[in-house]
Amino acid sequence: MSDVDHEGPRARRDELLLIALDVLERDGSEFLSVGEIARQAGIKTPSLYKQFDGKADIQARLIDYGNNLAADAFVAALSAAAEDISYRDRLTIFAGTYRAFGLAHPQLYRLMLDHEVQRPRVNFGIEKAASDRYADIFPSRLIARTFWSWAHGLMSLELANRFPEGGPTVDELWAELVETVASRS
Amino acid sequence: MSDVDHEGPRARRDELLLIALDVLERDGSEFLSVGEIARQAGIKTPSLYKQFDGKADIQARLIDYGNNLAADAFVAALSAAAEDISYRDRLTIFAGTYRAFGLAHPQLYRLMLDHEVQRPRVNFGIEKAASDRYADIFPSRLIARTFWSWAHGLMSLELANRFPEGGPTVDELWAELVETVASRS
DNA sequence: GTCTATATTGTGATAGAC
DNA sequence: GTCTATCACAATATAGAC
Repeated sequence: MSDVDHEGPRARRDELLLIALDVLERDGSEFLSVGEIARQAGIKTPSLYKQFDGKADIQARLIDYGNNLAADAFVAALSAAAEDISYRDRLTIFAGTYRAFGLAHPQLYRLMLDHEVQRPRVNFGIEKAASDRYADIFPSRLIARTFWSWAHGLMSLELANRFPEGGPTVDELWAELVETVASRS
Repeated sequence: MSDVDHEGPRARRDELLLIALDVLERDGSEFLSVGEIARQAGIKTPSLYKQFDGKADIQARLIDYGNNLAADAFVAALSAAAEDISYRDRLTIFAGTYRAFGLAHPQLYRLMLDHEVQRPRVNFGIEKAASDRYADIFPSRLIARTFWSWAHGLMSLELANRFPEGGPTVDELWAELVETVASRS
């Protein structure tokens, strides 16, 4: 599903994309450059232009990859659970998966969500999982988007180290999200 | 309070800072450059280095300015209201002020909130208003941070145009935030 | 407070040989 | 798929004159 790790004519491009992801996570999207990706791959800069259309193309493919990765994680986590778990437990799993993804790939998460989107556009990845697939988990779009907004706020503030010492832990803040949404009529 | 528009030895620096803010809002933080600020100010790049320590200094002062601006907006909005308004009305005012600030200065808002923070550090501006000044508005830090996380999530998703057509409007999502927090025990 | 001049480094990108 | 060579340009920053 992630379009990477498949054999085929795109094998080299996928390798390079994973190297680009390493660079992104190490340096941050601000310092992601074609030259640094090439350096890390052990090749020269111009060689990358045979596999990608340029920097914007690399960024777009990283975002696509991240969206696929997140979507896979949601599917895997939910299908690993028992069929008859409660709504609250589903939300707990969903929230935990969301947070785990962000913590595992902080720079990719930022790249995916900070990037402004032009509509109309196909919904994808996190947005799709949290918004369009509301029928699977959430009773309404209002609740789906409420959940997503809140989760995204928690995630980005946590990644930016914005919660001061003292007061509730970040765990408690995520639990509050699940509790509140679960107990909403 | 905003440390700008005061007479004194910093007048020129404040002028240049406001020009930098224009450039930020026009081009986005990704393309904020010392050269472009100078160009817009009608001076040469090196002249800026007499007023600022470099690009990082300019960014830091923009963030400070934005925090002051937001804090002023919260104070003004709340003190303009009657003393005896309800908790819910206070939350409505607070949320409206938060959103209005983000919509009025989208790039500044992003610069202020996306930037990772190293602790320990003095709390300031939005963080202070939404977190440390909880005693003024919020009954607990848990609720203050809940409000802030949720508001920030709504704000950044709205600024990134992340809510697809169909489903609840953004107005309704903000109203849901106020309602939920107001009716929490 | 502004200028000219300069240094240094980096960027994204293309052409064409192997 | 990788290379060398090259381009065009922009970036941050400093020194020192006016």
